[in-house]
Amino acid sequence: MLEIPKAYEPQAVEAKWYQFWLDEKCFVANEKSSKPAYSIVIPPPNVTGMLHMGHVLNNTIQDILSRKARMDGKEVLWLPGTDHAGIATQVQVEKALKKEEKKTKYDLGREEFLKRVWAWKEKHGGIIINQLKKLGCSCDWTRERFTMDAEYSRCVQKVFVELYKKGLIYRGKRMVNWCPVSQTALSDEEVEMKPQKGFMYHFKVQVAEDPDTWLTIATTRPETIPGDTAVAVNPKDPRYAHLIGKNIIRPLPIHLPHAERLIPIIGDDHVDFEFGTGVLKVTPAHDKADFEIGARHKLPIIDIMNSNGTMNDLAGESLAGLDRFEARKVAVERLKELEVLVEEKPYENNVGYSQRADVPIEPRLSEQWFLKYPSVEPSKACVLQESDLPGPGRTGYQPVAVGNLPTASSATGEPNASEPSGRLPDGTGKLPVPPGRMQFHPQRWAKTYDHWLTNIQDWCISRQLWWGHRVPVWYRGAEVYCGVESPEGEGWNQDPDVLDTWFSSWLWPFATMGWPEQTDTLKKFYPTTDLVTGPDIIFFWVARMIMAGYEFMGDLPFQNVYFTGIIRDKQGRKMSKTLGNSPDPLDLIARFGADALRFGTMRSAPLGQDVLFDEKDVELGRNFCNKLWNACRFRQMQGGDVEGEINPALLTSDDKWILLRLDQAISEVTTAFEEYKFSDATAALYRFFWSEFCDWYLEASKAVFYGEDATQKANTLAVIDFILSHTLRLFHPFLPFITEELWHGMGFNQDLPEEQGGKTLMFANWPKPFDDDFKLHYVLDESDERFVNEKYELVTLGRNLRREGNIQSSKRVNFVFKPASELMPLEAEVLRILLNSEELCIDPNYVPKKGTPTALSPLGELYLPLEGLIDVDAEKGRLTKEQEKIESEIEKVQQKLNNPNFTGKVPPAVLEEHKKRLDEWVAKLAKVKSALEALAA
RNA sequence: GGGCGCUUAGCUCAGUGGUAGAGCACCUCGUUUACACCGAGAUGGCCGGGGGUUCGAAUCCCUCAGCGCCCA
Repeated sequence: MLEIPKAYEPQAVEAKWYQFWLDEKCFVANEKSSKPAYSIVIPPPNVTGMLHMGHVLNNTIQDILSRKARMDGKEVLWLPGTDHAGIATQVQVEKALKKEEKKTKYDLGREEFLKRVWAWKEKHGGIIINQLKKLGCSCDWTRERFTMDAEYSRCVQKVFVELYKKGLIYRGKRMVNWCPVSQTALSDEEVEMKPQKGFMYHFKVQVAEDPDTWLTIATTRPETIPGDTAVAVNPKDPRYAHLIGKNIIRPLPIHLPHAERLIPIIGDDHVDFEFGTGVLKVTPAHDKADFEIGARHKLPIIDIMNSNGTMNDLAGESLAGLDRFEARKVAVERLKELEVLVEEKPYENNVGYSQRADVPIEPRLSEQWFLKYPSVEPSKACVLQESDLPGPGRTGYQPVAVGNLPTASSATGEPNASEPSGRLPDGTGKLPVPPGRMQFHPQRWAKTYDHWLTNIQDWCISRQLWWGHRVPVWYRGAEVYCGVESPEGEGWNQDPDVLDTWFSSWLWPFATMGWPEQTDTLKKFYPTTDLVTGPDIIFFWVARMIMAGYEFMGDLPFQNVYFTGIIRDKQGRKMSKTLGNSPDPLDLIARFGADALRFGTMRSAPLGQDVLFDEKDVELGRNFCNKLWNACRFRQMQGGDVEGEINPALLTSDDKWILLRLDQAISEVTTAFEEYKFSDATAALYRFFWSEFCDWYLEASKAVFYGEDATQKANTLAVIDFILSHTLRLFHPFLPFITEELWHGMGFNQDLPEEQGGKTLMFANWPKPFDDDFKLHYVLDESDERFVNEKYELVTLGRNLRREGNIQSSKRVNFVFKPASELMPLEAEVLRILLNSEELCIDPNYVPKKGTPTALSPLGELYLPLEGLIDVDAEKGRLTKEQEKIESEIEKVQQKLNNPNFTGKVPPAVLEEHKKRLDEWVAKLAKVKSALEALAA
């Protein structure tokens, strides 16, 4: 670090170190390692996707966990990859095809079209991977997987065949969610309910057997009237019960023979008296509930729609060929012409939308493949619920107290022989998740998960797409063959459908590790340790992975699931392309640096809360990096080599104070990691480094550096080097690039073993809180901490005097200090420098002139003599204000202490604390009073 | 309709029974030899409303209101 630029410039530094880590194979996991395993599988982004802020949040957390685990001495596998995103990718390629060649996929044919998709994947598939590298992600790229890789595809087929043979996969004609745009079935999870403004239409129908009786029916979908095959009423409904068994004349289509328009009035308990008019039109082909009613009453089914959402001939000539929404308008017109439309009122209801195409789905009867979920019970039981967790009066598993855990033997790379790898106390102090159980963070998602599993429905796994894993089933006449290999013999036709993308990604944690072979990787790294994902895919992915884990591996796929929040803009809106409120992370990295983006994001992302993203957060991250940079620059400018040895005899009170603050920061950050509270960790580090180390300690250290004592200087340098080398470690998971640069630049790597920080900070040991021996050796105790706190408080009071006296901070002044007890010369110099006082006169017998601004502290009294500028009234006002505040505090404490209920019931420690507080305030009051008296004299 | 979460300084949020906190913004002062991507200081809060438990409540309980998400 010969020439240090004044401001940190991240671009070149980041590129350099990422390449270094790759060249040195730092991210590559060794499945044969004897170190305890730590593993994460990436939630695979869409292969054709682009990095967005959600990815940044998610992957930064994974990288932080991975890097921390490496520093804890674990063998880390962060396994990356992408998924083939069936619909999304197919739609993208179709669009491009249309735009560039004015062709549809049918023009090309299935085989040729798939060639185009693969070509598209080759062209665009690497983009997001490169973007993750820019972010600093320490994935093992040698193990990158894609859900359409040949080996992965075999896993998918194998799983299908197994489940088919178990009878869990079946084919059936069912009511499914049909997307008329994508022209495929969707699973229930892919349907999003949205409130929709429309109309409730009331129309009347005539009872055929009783022409004077008309029934009024309420519907939001009059275009489906031609598909009605009954009207239903509740048999307990006195208004209509007597009509059950008669028929009504269906008004549409108009031009049908009378006989074909008659449909029965049926009684069904499920009809709600209250809803609409209490008369329900039943359209078994186009409504899930109606389909069930139809099934109960063996009603005919009239499908009046085409797969693309237009009406077919059965809808009648006035509707045929029209789009379903156009048909709705026309149907209303017809009803008006027939003079049967009674009412048309605005109405809002929830309509299911296709998550992909953002159009209302159409309930549609079609032949699809379904999966009856396997291993539901163990999957339910394995996730820790609130009631399983330790807490007052709880009887669940008892955690091992943090202090009782084995000390960090594994941090030195020593495997903990008595425990299965990565499962139990691992030296980080993390509360162990009991074997065979899994914990969600935040906990509350466990309930959502449980609720979904309790009400689980079969999964529609077939999709009418071309891009994806083809259903491994062949037909020949009435014969059906299901197998991984195509069947022998002639005349077989494979099922044209492909499988839901999630049917491949639910195998991700083990299919990426070489399953079904029992590979070393699988043995070493399965089950994985942590999964980091969004709660929006808890059903799509997390729950299904757990079931697949049990079914195919006989064990859960991960021990902890961390659910991130959702990234929103600063107004709280979801980020979306249409709103244009989604910043491009690559642009942010270019402008502020990847470290800045990571730090800013983590700082504003508390566990379990959505993140309101503001570019200011990234700016703050950049400023922080700059601060770190400049603190190191300050150290360099004091000269000298890296100082290893700290001499306890030469430690100043400030040295001891900052060491204790570091100890505190290490504890806080380590605890925050255990609780997955990354924003707490960044807050603690920010406070420690900026407010404590830079603002106080470094400024105080200038008293030493401006002095002449070379031995003392060397010792202070040693303390700074100790603090910085620890700080860089603590920051490394959050700020991998700048910390690595400074680690080498400062020479902290020099005396370390190659594999423990010598080569790269990535493998340096994670700092541990100081033990008693350490504290004893350096004589670190409360007395110095308290003294320094009082010293700094005195400085703040002194700076206050300057402000209140309207003295510009550049103007030289001379403070006078009247110490309560003897003060060492160095302490006086520290006071002088922190007060920015030209000279500091230490005088135990000082008698201030009347009206001299005074700051009162347990350490003594500080005066700011202002020749000729004394404003007695101003000083009086200031002291009076202070007196009032002190008196109100005294009253508050005294009130408590005078209450026998308080003194009688409160714990002794609290009582002591209150008494002490009272004493302190009383002492202060006395000083203020005497100062006021001196003023009056 | 059911479930979950949120409501604390102008903004974004910490704070699980014992003296209300941080960052940002705003205001004042300042280019002092690490940093203006900076430093020093100041202002700012009946902790959503009401009730209860307690010696003591932002914190626990009940209730009401508003906002958000998920599921029907």
